Amino acid sequence: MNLATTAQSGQRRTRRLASGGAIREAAAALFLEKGYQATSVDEIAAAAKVSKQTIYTHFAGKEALFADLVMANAGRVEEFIGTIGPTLAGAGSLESGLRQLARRYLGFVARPDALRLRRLIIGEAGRFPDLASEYYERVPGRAYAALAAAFGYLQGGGLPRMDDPMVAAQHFAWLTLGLPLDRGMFHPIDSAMNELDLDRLADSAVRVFLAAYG
Amino acid sequence: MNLATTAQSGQRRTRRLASGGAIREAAAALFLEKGYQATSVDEIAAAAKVSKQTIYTHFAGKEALFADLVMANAGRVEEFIGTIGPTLAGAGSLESGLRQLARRYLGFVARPDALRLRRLIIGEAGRFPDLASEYYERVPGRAYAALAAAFGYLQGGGLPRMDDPMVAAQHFAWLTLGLPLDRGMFHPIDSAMNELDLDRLADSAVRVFLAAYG
Amino acid sequence: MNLATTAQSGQRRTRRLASGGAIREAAAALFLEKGYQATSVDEIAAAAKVSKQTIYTHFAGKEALFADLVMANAGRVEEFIGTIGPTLAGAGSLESGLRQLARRYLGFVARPDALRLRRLIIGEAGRFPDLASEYYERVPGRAYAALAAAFGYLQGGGLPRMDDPMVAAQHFAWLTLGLPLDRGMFHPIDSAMNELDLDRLADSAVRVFLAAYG
Amino acid sequence: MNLATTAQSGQRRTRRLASGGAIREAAAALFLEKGYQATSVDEIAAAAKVSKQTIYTHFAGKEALFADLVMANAGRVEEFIGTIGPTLAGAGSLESGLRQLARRYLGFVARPDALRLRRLIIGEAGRFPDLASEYYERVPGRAYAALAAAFGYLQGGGLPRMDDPMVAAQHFAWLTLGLPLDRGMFHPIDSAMNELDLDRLADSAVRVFLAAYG
DNA sequence: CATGAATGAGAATTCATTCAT
DNA sequence: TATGAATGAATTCTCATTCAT
Repeated sequence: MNLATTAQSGQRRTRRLASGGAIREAAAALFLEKGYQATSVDEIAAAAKVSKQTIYTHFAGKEALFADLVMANAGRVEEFIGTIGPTLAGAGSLESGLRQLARRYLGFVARPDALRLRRLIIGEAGRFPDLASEYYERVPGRAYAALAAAFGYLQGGGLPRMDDPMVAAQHFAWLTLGLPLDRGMFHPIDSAMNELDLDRLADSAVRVFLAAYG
Repeated sequence: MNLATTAQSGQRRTRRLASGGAIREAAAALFLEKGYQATSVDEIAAAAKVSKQTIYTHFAGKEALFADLVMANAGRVEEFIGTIGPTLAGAGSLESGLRQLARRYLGFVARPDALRLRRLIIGEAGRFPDLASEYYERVPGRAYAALAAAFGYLQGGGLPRMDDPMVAAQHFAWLTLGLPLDRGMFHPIDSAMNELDLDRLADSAVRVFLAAYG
Repeated sequence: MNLATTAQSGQRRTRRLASGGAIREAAAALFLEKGYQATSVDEIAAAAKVSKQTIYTHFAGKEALFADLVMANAGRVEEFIGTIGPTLAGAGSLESGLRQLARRYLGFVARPDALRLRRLIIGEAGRFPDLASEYYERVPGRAYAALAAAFGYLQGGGLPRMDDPMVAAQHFAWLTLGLPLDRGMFHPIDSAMNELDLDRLADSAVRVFLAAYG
Repeated sequence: MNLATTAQSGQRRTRRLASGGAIREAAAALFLEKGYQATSVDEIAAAAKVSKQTIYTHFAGKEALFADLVMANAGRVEEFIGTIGPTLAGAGSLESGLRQLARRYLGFVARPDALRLRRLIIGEAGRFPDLASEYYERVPGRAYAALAAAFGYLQGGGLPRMDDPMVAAQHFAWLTLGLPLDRGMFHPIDSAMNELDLDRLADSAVRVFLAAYG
């Protein structure tokens, strides 16, 4: 919370400057590639082609740089959330809508960079507990809530009444994401993930979901 | 793979020595509490009440100490796997058997130490990719396989024929574990987990699973 | 000498500007509070509410700022020197005149800010040897000389002939100031000084001085 | 055991034991020469011919090194205190005893290294207030107390009854030390001090002291 | 005249590891 | 086997100062 706030104000203050962006990009790339602790401020400065001190004029420190990366990426969940309604509304059938939705969800969550970021945050959750839980609320938490809202909306129009749409949303999420997320956390090399057939995962998740809830 | 092998042989070599055990315990406690990088060999030596060099006599280095912790804990999955068959066989009904099974699964996976270890391995997966994937195969992978075997066995005796028992096992696993595992990764402070009602999680997971597969 | 000259010309050049004064005040307050090395130009800029570069427009650098503080305070010795003659002349007796003088001397030298400045100059004497010796000549040196002149003047009118009025002046000075100056140098927290009873110090110094010289 | 081995082990052993002392000596020399802040740990390591980390195994840090220097030198005041009684007792007359005492006092306090240490402590009193006041109590404070005790002892045997021997001791101290201490604080280059004739200072201090108290 | 951005050198401290005993 | 001493490289971060605007 603290760090997140710090990072955001720093972000706003300097967003216009080229070097601020270069630092952010360099830091993001290195953190995602090598991890937080294994990345030194010197490396970030070298990659961003600025001096070390310039980093410290733009950001409060290495921690703020990390918080900045996390919070900047947290915003991207909107890209997925925004498509939930249209995807379901625009599909020919409930089943096909859910399938598309599951596929998009997988596409958002199982992206190599998203998995790397997830590993990064989990790995540093001990050091940045507030940042980690804020990220949880902002990203997976918001996605569950948006799904639950959509499911609530669909009741009567295809989906039966649900006691707790949030539970249904989480079941949908985990039927869909469980395997790639689980594997992804333990397989830092992307090729290991590419072997997964995301379409089949989406299909079987929707089949089970509809069999239970449909 | 490499590290795991190294660690195991080191373990065997010195298993009988008291100081080896003290080092192992101290390292495990510190790694789980503070993380791998944040724990120094000095701290481990101090906690184990041995000199630093003694650590290097027993273990190849800090990495070996970490691999030792991971692999030692990997073995504990057998405790859960071994109860799958008896739990299902000894229950009055399929539903009650699955419910007990889900509860045990949750109890094994959502233990504070298990969550900590999981965060630890995920966070260091970039540094120890082989160790992380070996852990994945040995722990979650073996659990899925054991569940799939049990489900295959049950076909005809309660469960219908399944195209792919492994997929069913994973669905069962993720319906059950999804939420606490997801939350647990981002909430390093245990109290955040204690609020979850594991019994209700097990119940609703089994309800969905049986509605879909039963 | 060098620095002092630099500072003075810089002072004259910008005396009319408001920001120059704000910078000077901020620097003085911070130097006296935290010391020379522990005060950063950034802090001075922040306290003066100007940009760092503005400081460099007004002053040659941090050293000049320090020299400016020292030399500006050196001038304040005139406040004391100017009262020596009137104090002695206006008193009812030699003894009461010397007592008032001693009291004023203490009041001037044992002021918290004067002690702080003294510590500051002594602490940086290795870095600014010329500044320190110039300060010595301008402040304690001038005070001794003015006292010696006054004592010479008094010969025959209460004080007997003295071989060396300068030695008498220094004896008077150190009988009076010795203890608070010595303690003050080693006790940066003012409260430690407040316990001293300056009136009693003045009384006993004058008693000894007159017993020896009167 | 042959001679070569013995020599080698002896050499190593002394080298190891010496490192603590070498660090201490190097730090003392550099602190006294350049000041606390201007001396880097790197320089100390280089001067002591040890690695930087070795310093940190022997001392908690730069501050501890400074405190060590101060406290080690504080002990040297005993050399002076121990001679007070013998000096006064062994002299032919009170006047000659006090003159020798004043000369010794000056010799102890106005030593170049003692003046440097004094400047050092005063300059860092803001950063190390406790160290500075402890030094004050242990060194000047103990000297005053010892002088007061000696003066109290002399009452009736040359010195008349004194209301407060401590005040007399401080007067004696400051009549003697005032000038060189004052000048010494502002003149870091020793040559400036050498011009002072310590014998004449002692003589005139004792003359005034005896005229007032004798 | 004033500013925000940028710099390069250098600060103290910690690290995993090895050596001689 | 176990140890205390020692190491060299790397860490984050701060500093006084200057430049382009």
